[in-house]
Amino acid sequence: MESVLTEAVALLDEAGPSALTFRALAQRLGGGVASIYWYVASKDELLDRATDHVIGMVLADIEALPEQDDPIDALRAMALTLFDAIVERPWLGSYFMRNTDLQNNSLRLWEKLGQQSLRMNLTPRQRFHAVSAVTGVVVGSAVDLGQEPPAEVLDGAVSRDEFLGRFVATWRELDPAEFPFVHEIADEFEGHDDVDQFRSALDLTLAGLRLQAGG
Amino acid sequence: MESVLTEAVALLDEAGPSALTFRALAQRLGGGVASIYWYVASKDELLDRATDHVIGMVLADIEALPEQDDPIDALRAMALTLFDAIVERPWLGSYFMRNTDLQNNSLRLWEKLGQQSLRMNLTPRQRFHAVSAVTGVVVGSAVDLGQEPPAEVLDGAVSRDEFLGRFVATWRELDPAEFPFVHEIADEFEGHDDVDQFRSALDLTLAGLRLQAGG
DNA sequence: ACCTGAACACCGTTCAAGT
DNA sequence: ACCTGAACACCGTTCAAGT
Repeated sequence: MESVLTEAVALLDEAGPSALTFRALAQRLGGGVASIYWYVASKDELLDRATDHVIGMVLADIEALPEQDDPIDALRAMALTLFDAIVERPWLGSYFMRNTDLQNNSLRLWEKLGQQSLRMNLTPRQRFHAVSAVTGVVVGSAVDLGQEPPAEVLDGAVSRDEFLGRFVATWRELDPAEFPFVHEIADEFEGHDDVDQFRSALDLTLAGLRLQAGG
Repeated sequence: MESVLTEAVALLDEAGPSALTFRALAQRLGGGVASIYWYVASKDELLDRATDHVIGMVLADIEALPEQDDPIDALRAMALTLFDAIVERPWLGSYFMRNTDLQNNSLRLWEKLGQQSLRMNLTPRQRFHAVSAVTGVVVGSAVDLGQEPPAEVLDGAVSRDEFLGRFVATWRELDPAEFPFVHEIADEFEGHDDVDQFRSALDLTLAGLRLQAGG
């Protein structure tokens, strides 16, 4: 079982979700395709268990984080730890928290976030919504990353900057009167950093949360 | 072409992304599978064009929105309009803004959001991040909806409340000392409203944004 | 310019059978 | 308890050929 999950994660890491097939996995394990069904009832379950397997490591990182006086600072540190893991493994974003029955570590991670909300002056409903908002920011930012980049970028035939540059190039050809915003941020988009973008979105949510909790 | 997209949307609406196959689509159009490739180069392109097709209607709704004095109120109204559309068509969330080259209307919608940021006292980078944050909240909340619910729920054999109730039931069996947050929000989760949840997340982000823009 | 049938190379999943 | 080969019912995509 353990080796099924580690090999599944290895395949996901090496070539993304489309590379994780039962046939490819069976080959790596040196067995037949049907064997995998002894450990796992379906591909969805395989994906959930593989995801939870690595979320277990993220959870350990989060539990190793230094204690924070301020619960909002603690939430920020936890969310950043999670997002860092997703940057390294973009496929995580698509499956995280999909099924808390199978994803025990995801549930525990959610609980850890929630415990910070318990330290704040909020109603139960506000706490529920606050934690949903934080995980929403993570998932929302992660979806961008999860988009499998074209093969040329993975090959290294085309750099990420070049890839972004192509988009910006078509944007710059748009009528500036009709697309003032697109022109305004074209420079920013070129060579933008995903972590920066995430941190900004997170900070906006956390600022709102601090306000709601009364400073 | 037009009918290819409307039938594709119809299939997605009726039974979700897994129901949209070239074979099913060809049958509805009364033709052969290969014909579709005259209009569209791949399934990804079909998905992008189908998505953009309905985003066109959302864009029209957004353009029909009353003018707002406050750009943040305008952002809220636009985001809610978009989210409402995603609630009706959960599959939208997975494909929205995936490829702005093919999704012309998505780009225009992004521009509309961005134009509100131009009315605020922000740097270009802050504007870029603000609009990313808002679409991130939408996408992050939409991913929950996009999860195809089990067939029993779609059939109506099991109500949504019952479905949520099962989750909560397993949660309540967890050790309250180890999972205080899960217990705290169990009641809230039961019968929670997705739109409420989204609106809360959006309001936190917008409150942070208002703070950043200096009131 | 538009459509087709038939094939190709894959998928996830099942099942009777083995050890 | 664990694994297997072989089949089933699908996929997206291609291509030579038709109108």
